[in-house]
Amino acid sequence: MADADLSPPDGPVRTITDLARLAGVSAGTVSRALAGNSLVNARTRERIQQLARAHGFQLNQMASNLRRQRTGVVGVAIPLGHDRRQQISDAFFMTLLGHLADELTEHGHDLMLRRVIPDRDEDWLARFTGSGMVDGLIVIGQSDQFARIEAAAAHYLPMVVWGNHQEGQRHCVVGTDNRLGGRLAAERLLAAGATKLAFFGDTAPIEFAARFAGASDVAAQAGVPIIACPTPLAVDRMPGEIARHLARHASRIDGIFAATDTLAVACLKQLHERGLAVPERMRLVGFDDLPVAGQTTPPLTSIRQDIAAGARGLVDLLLRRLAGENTESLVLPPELVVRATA
Amino acid sequence: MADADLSPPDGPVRTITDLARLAGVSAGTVSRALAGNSLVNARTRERIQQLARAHGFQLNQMASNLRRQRTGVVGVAIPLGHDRRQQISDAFFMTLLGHLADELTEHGHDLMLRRVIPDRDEDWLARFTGSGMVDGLIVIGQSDQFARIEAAAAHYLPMVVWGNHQEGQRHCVVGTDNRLGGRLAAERLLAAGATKLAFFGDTAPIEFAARFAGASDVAAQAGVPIIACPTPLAVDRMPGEIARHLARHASRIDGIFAATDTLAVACLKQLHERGLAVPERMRLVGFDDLPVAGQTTPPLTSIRQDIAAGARGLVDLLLRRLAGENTESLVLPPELVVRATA
DNA sequence: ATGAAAGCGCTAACAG
DNA sequence: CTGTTAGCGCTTTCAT
Repeated sequence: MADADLSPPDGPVRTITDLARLAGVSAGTVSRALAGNSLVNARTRERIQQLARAHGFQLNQMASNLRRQRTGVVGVAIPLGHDRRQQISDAFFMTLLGHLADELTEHGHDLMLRRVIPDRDEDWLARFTGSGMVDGLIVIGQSDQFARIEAAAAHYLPMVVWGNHQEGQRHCVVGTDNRLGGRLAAERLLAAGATKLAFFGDTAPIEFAARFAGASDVAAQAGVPIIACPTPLAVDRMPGEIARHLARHASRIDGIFAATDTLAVACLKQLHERGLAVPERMRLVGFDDLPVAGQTTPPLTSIRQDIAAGARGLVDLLLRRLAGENTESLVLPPELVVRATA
Repeated sequence: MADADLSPPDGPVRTITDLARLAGVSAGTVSRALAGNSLVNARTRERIQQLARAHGFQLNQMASNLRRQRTGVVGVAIPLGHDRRQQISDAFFMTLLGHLADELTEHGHDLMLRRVIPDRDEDWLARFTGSGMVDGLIVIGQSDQFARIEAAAAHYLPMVVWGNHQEGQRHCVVGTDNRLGGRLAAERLLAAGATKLAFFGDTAPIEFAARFAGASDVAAQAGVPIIACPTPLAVDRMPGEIARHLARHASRIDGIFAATDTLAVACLKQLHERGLAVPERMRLVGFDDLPVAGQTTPPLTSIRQDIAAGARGLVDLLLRRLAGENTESLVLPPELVVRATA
């Protein structure tokens, strides 16, 4: 009767119960053994883990998560506002995402990425936080969703947002001091000899608005004019818009503050084509200090955002919120990196 | 006795059962109503959906998934081989990821992103596919994991890989014909007057090896020398290595094929600094045709990979595999984009 | 058209 | 130290 199992076709071992039968113990014991629980006899634990490995057994996370009421997954939402397609392919956001993946992996969390189009889906936030699929949420970019995020923050603690900090806001945000960054940019342009400034970029997104505001502060203080040249981030439309602005305003400006390096690089090209020498005839400062900034000719002066530090901050704060702490926002200092364009 | 519910403090309605009690029906009915099941009376269905909306009710996906044995989530794994940190921040991979997110969202799937370090975790693949957390898997880049991926493909159907196609391989792959791309690059260099070639890039990754092989084919056929200059992709080490190679070989070459545009841009800068005119003294062709290619001075000639088409292909094939079909691989044609560097 | 009941695969008391 | 038991929140037969 007692037929020893020489382990011929045992059939696939998919569940913890299969494994239990094979090991001649109960499912509970297997669960404990696999979790490395010290309450289980060291030898049986080792035996079970051996068996699991031999059969390539993998715990069903779905079931485990449901039972334990936690998932080990952090949601990352990228809301796409007006500018749609652009944001996500923007080098800055992508780099931030890469660092986030690093950090979260490091802390044993998976990352569930979701692009959301707010005007098409009113409660993208509730859908994510209420799904039970994620323990917490990181939102990359406020886009035009400031109000909705504020509202969600009232009930939902484990959420951290990359973006701009507003006086008295409720949601926890990590981001660069954009206004200060704008100031640094304008100051540099003036120091490099500029006397008539222009800002290239969309001023609707709150981050860009702050950069423009900072530059305007400095310009006003110095009694220097600054004109806003609205420029989309979409790669295909960017060069045309820049060309148009330059055709109209080039004669009246000698210093450009570009809202992002991507824009600055495009400006550089247009300036070159129009024969406007940089920095002699036209000074140029970008924002972000992407890797490309060091590669252009001439190399681009830019305002550096420490993306890695930003990612670390986002994850650190989120983890603390997951632990119940009501954390403060984190504002990172921008840094002027002087190269050759201003 | 029959106290009507004027809905005072009903307490939070978190589960389908809460909702059922509120609606005065059974949980089963609520489940059907929320699923839009036509078997439920149209009026009660509407009433329940109303109630759900009013209370901001969200279905617990975890439980739903467990029961239905599907998740609506597609895993995306990025294996980091030797070059570690680099791959993920590489503009090409990031762009591909962005398009993937687009496509998957479009088809109603979420995306679970996981960076894996194969040498640190032997069964990263099994851990992902067996977790029950994802319905299928997209692997971005074969890195040095060709064998492991082949092995997994034997048991696991719903997996598609971005990378290079090998004769007779088992796993389903989507990627550019790198060898052909290499050929196009070399042919262009020769057509532009080059007579002594160099390849800049790491030849260990299988994709790059194929690019080099293609270029070598052409060089051999034309009786022209080509030397391999191993160059890491890491941003910090790249310029130094390029400078070293140029110092050693610049006099003996007049055409460079760079394995990626990122590398090509760095080359351009180094060439400029050494006073080597492009394309007069040195022709240069990149690979990928990233947005930056159009922005350099002079604009970069490059071999275009259609990233959006690649993402569409990956998702399309994966969906068909999820439906049980055993799909063929998809090889995309590269395209020479002539600008000014060759 | 709806309710009752069984269970997806796992974990965590609670007993022994 | 280990087995038994009761669910996590949902979906889906099977009855009615």
